[in-house]
Amino acid sequence: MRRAPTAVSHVGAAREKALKELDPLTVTKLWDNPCWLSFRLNFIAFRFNDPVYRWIETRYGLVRPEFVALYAVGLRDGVAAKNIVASSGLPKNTLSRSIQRLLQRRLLRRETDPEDLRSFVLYLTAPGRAIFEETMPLMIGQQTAMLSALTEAEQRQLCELMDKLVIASPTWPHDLDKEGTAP
Amino acid sequence: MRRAPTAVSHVGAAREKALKELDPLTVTKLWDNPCWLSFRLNFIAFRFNDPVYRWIETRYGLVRPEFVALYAVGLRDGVAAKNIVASSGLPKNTLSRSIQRLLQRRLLRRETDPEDLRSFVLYLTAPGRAIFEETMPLMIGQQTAMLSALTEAEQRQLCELMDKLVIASPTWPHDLDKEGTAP
DNA sequence: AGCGTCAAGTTCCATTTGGAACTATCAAGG
DNA sequence: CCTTGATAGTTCCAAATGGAACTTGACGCT
Repeated sequence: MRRAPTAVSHVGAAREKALKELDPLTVTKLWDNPCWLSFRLNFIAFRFNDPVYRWIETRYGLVRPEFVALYAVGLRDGVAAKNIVASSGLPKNTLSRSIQRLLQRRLLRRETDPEDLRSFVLYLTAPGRAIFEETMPLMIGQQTAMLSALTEAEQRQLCELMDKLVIASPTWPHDLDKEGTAP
Repeated sequence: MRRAPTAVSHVGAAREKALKELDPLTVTKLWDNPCWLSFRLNFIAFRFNDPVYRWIETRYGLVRPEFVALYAVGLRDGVAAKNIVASSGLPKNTLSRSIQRLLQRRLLRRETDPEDLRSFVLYLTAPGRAIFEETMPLMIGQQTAMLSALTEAEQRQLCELMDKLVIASPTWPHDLDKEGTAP
């Protein structure tokens, strides 16, 4: 079995702690797994998502797809459901329901798009925005905690490397049967 | 609204393409979002997971938690369900059922652990290992495609930065109500 | 040994999910 | 204008999900 590139690196004492705290299988997945990228991405993302979404659910009674919708509108007033679908990867019926629920709870408001009568333009209400504003510092706090293991320079590096990946993403295979890329 | 550190960087033509291919809300989430880390992680992970799991499901009829279990045992023969639970974040009943199905399909085999009679030790059968071996190059292929936007040196950098994050992960908050870290 | 607490895996069942079909609208071409 | 094909959002319903209770075994402690 091939090893991840840094499997032999010596990062010292913190690594010892990590090896003790983490399940042995997790250690294997992280450091003795040819697909290190996928597993590390999922691992780090999970460590962000899980506490954040649990907190949001207990605090506001919003489940994940609901919060995804609320957060999206918070970032960019006037989006439509289709945008949230495209940007989140969630199925559109799930988001349809989530948006309905947010409308009922008056956290979201919508108007038919005059440009396209099939579509609705979404806005946050004041209480909706309040949740968005309250949640943001919490998420930033978690992000800061996670990044605090890196120096400022390393954080910038990481950001830039992920930037490059994201920019290249339209060329990645969407479908593993064909070799083709985007539609 | 604060911007991600590289929001003003000039990465040239590839960026133009990305901006056109991606939904405007996705662009906002990626480049005009204080929580850039979370969204980029989820974005890149999704671009890996989605094609891979779709292919595996259509090819082998294995749904995600089933493949998670099979892959885990493939990486490390002799693990127990509890390890897969701890390393994947999936609920234990979901994994229990997935393992049952893999046992029925004879992709997995198990023996009671002599060390702990509550627990079972899991192994791949020959057909199970065949799937594992067939799937691996596909996943590596996707990983390679995704990383091909980076130079060798950058790939190593990324790997090391993620390594540092992972090693620091035991110190991150698990629960956002308390400030405490691990149990 | 006997008892209380905890962990591994399973089962139960209400809730959520997501593929597919449906409605209404748009956009292009004859 | 009237097709034809695509798209935004909703609804339907079979299947997956996950919290909680349960079973069985482990590991104290006295």
